[in-house]
Amino acid sequence: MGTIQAIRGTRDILPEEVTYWQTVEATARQILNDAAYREIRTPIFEQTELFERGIGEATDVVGKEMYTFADRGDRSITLRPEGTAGVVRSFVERKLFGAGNVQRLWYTGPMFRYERPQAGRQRQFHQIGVEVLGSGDPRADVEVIAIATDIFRALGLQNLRLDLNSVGNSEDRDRYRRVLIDYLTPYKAELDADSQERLDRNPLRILDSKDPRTQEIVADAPSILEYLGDASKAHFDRACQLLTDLDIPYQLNPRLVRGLDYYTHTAFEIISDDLGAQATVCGGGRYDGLVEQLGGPSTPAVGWAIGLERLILLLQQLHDLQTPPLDFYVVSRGTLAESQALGLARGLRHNGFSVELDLSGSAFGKQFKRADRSGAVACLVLGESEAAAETVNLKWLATGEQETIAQVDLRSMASQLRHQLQKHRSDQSPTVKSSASSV
RNA sequence: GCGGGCGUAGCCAAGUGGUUAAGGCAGUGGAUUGUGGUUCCACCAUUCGGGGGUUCGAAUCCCCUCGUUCGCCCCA
Repeated sequence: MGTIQAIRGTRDILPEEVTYWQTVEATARQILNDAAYREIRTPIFEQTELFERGIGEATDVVGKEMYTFADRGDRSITLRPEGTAGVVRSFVERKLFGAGNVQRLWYTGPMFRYERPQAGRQRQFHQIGVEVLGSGDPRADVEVIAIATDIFRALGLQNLRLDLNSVGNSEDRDRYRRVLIDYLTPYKAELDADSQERLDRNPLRILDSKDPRTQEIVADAPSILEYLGDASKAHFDRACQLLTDLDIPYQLNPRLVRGLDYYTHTAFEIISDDLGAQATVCGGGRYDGLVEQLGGPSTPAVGWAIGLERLILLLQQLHDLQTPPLDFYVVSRGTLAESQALGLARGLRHNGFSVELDLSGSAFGKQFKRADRSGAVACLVLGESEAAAETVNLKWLATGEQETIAQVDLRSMASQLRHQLQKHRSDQSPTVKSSASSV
């Protein structure tokens, strides 16, 4: 094939779909603003070492999924596979930690992981995420979860569930790890191959294996929640209580393990059953050690990321969003009329109307056909006789009524036109869908 | 990285070895030389993702390759 195509695992978001993205972005921005989160924009590539140290050398993301290359100065560069490491790097480098200050940040943008594409998974994908840095209070965990659920609710998504777990601190995990190895070792021969490999290296991961026999074995395994230290347990219990107080339903999932090393204490996922195998739309948790790990002061933190492609997949199942309706379609014929039409369209736009100008130069019949399909409420007609008389014909497309207006009067009629448009729009057939903002 | 399905026009598609590659939607032109949504007519793939092979003959069979899709691993 001679034509150049988009790189595997990437795709174009075409105008029709962009409406969904804009809806999501506007909704999230509003909710985050109202909660005093401020946007941060960090580079989409960083030193490879940032991710190696931040996410963990042993993770799959670092081990086999990073887009890493040497730049012309022979520095090792990596396209960010997630957002938290860059935000924390910025927090440390730019010293955003004031004494006792809590930073509430959010970000959005593309992320890159070299994986085999499948439903809800691409090599370039987009996330929107939040990070609260500087608070170890369980209220921060719950605030962040509440914001995520508010975003989903504002978008009208309902069939979602919140899975919650605590992975404790490193002592808790070490203790539990030993218990788990003791429990699993007698079953070793029965575990799936991957899980056998992981028994020594990363036994917690075995908990969420999809292998049926492994699942049976794991079902009776001791729960990490029973091996949390007093402080970890108090933190988690408080977080659960606060969620209950806010009427945010959740289910404890002691087998929920997250794949990035930095997580501590609260871990959660928001999951949809309408997405196929890649069902997590939002994942996050606490990461109390990461800031220090990356050279900053010891700073507790909690955050999440929403996968926008997955979210939009769900939205598309729910709503039929269409581009905002057009006010006027301008039809013209003849040199003088065409130049007047260009100016008229511009003048109307300056008055706040949306106006599409027909550029085809084809016969009026064809231009009207296009006017019809454009979804415009009204049509402005400028032929040679109108041009000579400096008038314009205003035609209401639903009824076919036409009136002649002097071009000079068009501007002063703006508020009158607005009312008429409103009226005709409500008369129009119900094929005109609500605009994005009404979701 | 591993395993299965698929790949005919902008979109949905019929065709499963015999040659002009159905049909529908969209698009373009016309009936209607300045007035749309209906209708009617015409046009719209030297070619079946790409390359190679088998054959007198390939969209149809074989190989390679690219893409896509569903799953595994893992994650958003």
